[in-house]
Amino acid sequence: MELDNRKFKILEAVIQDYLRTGEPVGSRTIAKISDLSLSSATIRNEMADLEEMGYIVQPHTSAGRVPTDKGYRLYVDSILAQKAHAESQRDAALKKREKELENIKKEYASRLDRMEDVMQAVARTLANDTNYATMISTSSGRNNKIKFVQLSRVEEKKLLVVIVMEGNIIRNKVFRVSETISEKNILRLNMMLNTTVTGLSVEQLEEKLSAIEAENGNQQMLREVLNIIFETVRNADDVQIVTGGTTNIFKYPELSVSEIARDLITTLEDKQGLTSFVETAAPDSEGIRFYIGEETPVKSMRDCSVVTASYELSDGTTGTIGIIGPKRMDYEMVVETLNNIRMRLDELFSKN
Amino acid sequence: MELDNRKFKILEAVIQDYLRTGEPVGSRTIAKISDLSLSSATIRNEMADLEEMGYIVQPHTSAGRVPTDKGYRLYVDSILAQKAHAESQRDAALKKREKELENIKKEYASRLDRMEDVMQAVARTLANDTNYATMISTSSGRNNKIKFVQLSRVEEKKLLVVIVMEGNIIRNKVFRVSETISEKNILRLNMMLNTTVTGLSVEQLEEKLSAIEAENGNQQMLREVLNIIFETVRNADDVQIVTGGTTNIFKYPELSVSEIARDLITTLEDKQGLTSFVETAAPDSEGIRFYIGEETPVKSMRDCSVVTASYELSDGTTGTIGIIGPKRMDYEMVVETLNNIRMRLDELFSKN
DNA sequence: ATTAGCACTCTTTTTGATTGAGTGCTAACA
DNA sequence: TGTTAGCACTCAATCAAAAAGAGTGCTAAT
Repeated sequence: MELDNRKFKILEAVIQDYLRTGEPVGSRTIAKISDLSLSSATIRNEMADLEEMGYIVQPHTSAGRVPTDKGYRLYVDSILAQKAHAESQRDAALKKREKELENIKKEYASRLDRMEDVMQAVARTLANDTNYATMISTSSGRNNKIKFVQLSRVEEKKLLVVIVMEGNIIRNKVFRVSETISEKNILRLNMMLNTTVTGLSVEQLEEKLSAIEAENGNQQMLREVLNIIFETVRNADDVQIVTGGTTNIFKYPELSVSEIARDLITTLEDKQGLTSFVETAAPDSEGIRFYIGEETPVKSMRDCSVVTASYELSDGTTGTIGIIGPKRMDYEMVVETLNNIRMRLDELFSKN
Repeated sequence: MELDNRKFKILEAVIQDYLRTGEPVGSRTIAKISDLSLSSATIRNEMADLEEMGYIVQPHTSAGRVPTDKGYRLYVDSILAQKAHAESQRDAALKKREKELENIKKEYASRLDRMEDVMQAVARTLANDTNYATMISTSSGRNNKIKFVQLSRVEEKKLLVVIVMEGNIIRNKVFRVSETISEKNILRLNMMLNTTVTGLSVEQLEEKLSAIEAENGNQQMLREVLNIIFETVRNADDVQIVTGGTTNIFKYPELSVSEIARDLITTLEDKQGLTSFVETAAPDSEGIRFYIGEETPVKSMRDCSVVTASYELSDGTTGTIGIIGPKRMDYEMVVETLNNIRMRLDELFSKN
């Protein structure tokens, strides 16, 4: 059977109404709301076909129809195709986004020393605006380079190492050394470090590590320090994930079921499972990916849809922004919001 | 009316059974489980009295009895009194706590550069062991002193300031300055900073701020730097709150009601409202406080009990550990756990 | 090809009856 | 005087049957 234009319009009407209400939608409703001027009976016939084709289902014999994952998928793809050569509505939404960014900037300005806090703020604002749960991951990327290293003594046998990476990501650590070390030696170490280590990425550092040690004899101190630096840099490289608005899921009855909500919030809370959204690089449509229902890699999200966008900041930081909501989420709005956020995020950071 | 020993025993039995089952408990049950060898009829009479006194209520005419906040309160107080001069069971629980600490230590060792992460780990472990939601607040205290300041140049017009406070709390910030600054000047500034600023607390710093500026003429650069330092230090001083195991509340049906759960998780998520537990200093019984039902300062926790303990680490950090659960939580276990954690926490940190 | 009409299905809501847990009270008892 | 057995009573919870309502599929007419 073929999906002609009329069928598609009916499918679209079903989905849109379902997005709004969350209730199964019947033929009479479609007859009324759509501009097809067909009777409910005709619609019924078409709907029977659509069901046969797998785009919609009845929860039970005498209920309206509900879109399947396949149905959503078709709908989402069509939106994307449409977006591709119609750059419409942009202006309408622009002002709103402008304000969003304004808010973020304000929060951001207050404590821009901690990347994580900024992400947190963005995640919250985003959650607030969309009414869905959000996640943002950041990773500085494995090829992020060391820009600057500074060693100082804070106590008799305790040293502080501060490492600045490209993009001004800062890591530091206080650590204990086995023997007292003179100010002069610290100076020497600093010189030495900044000539050998600067400009190296984590991987390069690892490679060079033994070479450097060999070159400088078996200096106990140097080895200790280098190891600490390596550890610290490698940690900085971790993928960090923050979430926002997790309780938004209670706004959708189909997700408020105690068991579903629990699992969902649990995965959002410990963030572990969310990495699967980050791993899969996004080569397709402008980096925006859709996971509808069973398509999500996380089992607690079977009843959800997840939309992710990847971003790359001018400082080399890359990451993923994700929006988690019910399958009947407002895909158009989400895509638009994501696109905007992504574009402006870079702007926001480069300005600093 | 007077609360004689028998009445108290019955009340205790009611509460204990209710803690276990979460269901209203009737006179027959008490007759069976208690060792009073009284008939249900007698128990009934006593229970009528207890109800009159306000310790228990019937949810409806023909249901068993449920403890009131007042009833819980009496019970909790009696446990504490009992604890005071019986140091029993300790050994039994000791091993378990030992292991808890072991776990935390392990997590802790891996990335001890970030206090917040440690707290997070502790909160999670605690939540895991108790099956309740947990919160931990840290604040370095307003009298925490600056130990060490280090300024360095990372780009043409960007400076990095690293501040180490007592207890090796480190803050740093990269900031842009209006004019290029020579290496020599940075050196000078560093000298200057470490002689004037070291040893000051946030409050003292604020006081001295203008004095220092006046003394050094209207050096644009100095003023900028000092302000940044002040801002950064003040931020470091913020109360930080982490939570753990928020989804544990789903383990208790009376809290799983969608509306209650939503409100609860929301407050736990944005942490803002939790500060009220920190503010009220805890002068009484070893610093452990109980908030039963309506007693909690947070309205979303009306159906919960909250138990908090305050702690103070050897490095001056103070804070509050809180456990949030249903009113029928296992108060004895919680008290014990809190006491243990508190004692060991200090040990854990001073060892580092 | 479209539509009106109708029988049919299945969920949801309503209603009423039944059950069962638990109480309060009274009267008997030690 | 304190304790207990017994009984009538209350009320939530459970269940079944009935009614209502939404929506469908099919047939026959347009």
